[in-house]
Amino acid sequence: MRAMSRPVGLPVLAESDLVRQVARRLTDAIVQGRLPPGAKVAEAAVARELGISRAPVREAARLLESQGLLKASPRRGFFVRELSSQEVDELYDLRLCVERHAAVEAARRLTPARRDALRRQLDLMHEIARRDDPATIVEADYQFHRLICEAAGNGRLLRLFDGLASELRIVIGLIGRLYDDPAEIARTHEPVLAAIEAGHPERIVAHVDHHLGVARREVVRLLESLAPPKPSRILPPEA
Amino acid sequence: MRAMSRPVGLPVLAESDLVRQVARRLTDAIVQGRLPPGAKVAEAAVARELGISRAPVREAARLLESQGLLKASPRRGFFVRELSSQEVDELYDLRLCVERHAAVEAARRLTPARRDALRRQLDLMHEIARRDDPATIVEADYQFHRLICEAAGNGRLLRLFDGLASELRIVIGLIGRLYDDPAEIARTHEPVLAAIEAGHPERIVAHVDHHLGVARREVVRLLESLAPPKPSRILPPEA
DNA sequence: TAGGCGTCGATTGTCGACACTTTTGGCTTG
DNA sequence: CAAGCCAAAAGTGTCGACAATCGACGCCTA
Repeated sequence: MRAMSRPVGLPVLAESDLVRQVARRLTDAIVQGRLPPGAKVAEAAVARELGISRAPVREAARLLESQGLLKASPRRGFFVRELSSQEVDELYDLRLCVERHAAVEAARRLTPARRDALRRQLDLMHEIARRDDPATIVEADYQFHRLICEAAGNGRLLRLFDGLASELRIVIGLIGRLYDDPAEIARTHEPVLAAIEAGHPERIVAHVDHHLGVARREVVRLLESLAPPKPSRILPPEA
Repeated sequence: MRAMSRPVGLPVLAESDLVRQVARRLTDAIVQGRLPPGAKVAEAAVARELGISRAPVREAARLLESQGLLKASPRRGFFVRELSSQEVDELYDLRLCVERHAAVEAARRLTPARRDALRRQLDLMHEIARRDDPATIVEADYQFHRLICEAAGNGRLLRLFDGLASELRIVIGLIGRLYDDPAEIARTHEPVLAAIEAGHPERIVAHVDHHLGVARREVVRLLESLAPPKPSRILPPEA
């Protein structure tokens, strides 16, 4: 144990894996939109808030940096990555590439258990849509896509998907509500699952392409309608 | 400037970007095989050798960790990632997925300049093969594939390719000489370039698949013929 | 009043120190 | 002679400190 200042009443992280815990907290804060794009992540502030020293915070920031969530600006500190609509477009391009592959592989190796898991997740999405819960539909959507990647049976691919999804969640969190209609979101996943169950590679690719293409256009459109008037923030919110 | 112990006659890195410089050196050492898979990367030793303190070394190690080059084992330190033949297979699977996409996109946006660059790189490979220079053929091979990804015009895809290539180079460096015949390597790239120039998506995918499929089988085979006799180093890093 | 310069505070980059864990090596014991 | 145990050594995880640098603010000058 260590003798620390302990400002008062903050969680105080458990020993010996501080770096990973800090990384997780920062990641959460970013994907939940509490740390918006462009926000400065001041080491000292984070360290103080968590009741630890700056060293683990810096190391965690490095992790997040190479995951693309933070950007290091020498001598100025770390900032939450700002994604231009072009970069988001590129990310969707990669997602398309990865998920096509994942879906085809998932179909090839589809087990009853996997198929049921996908079915259940999709039913859950319909349920959420009925309850009109725009906050959780994003998470459920993510989980569905993740299940497909899991079913592809390539651990490295899953990690890659997680990385891409994290980056995209920077902007998703910013947008808040996704697209317009939760029910619509759930519906558009049906053909994808159907194609995977049917197992025709061409149909799978076609449906994944269509589904992600729609999402991509929506997100990019929303993003552009949200951001462009400000060509440059004078000071990125958060001093 | 700072007053340091300065053990003696080592390069002494320039200020203020130590982390990135250390990361680069470690990366080089790993892909060049000087730090073989499983090797321990002792912070203190690295720091001493470079004439700096442990903090930047740790941060650099974190970077490399999330790039998949190092693996952190709590309380035991960082180790060069050991790739099982299955993991290598998964990596090739992803490469296939990414490079297919890259090649098709590259063909769509092919400019004369890009095409010439690819042509020149391939000629260079033939030249290297003639001189029978097995050390540089690997680098040239890598550059050719990288040029294709560059031509795809997606910066994020290029970063991803670099990441995958880095990880694979852990084992490539281990194998030393790649496959058998440099001339053969150069030759097998010809149909890929031809397909990209022709611009038929199906043919592109077919040739990329074939080319990478061959490489993948070769590497996995070599790796398995190299590694399996040793079921475990005394301590298989992983507690 | 607008623009440039110097100063001050805040923050980063790096270091050395210290406590605790893991590993190593030797010594005892069956 | 092998196995097990204890002590010393090495190495990691984290901290607090300090110098260098950056940004903001206010003052001086035109």
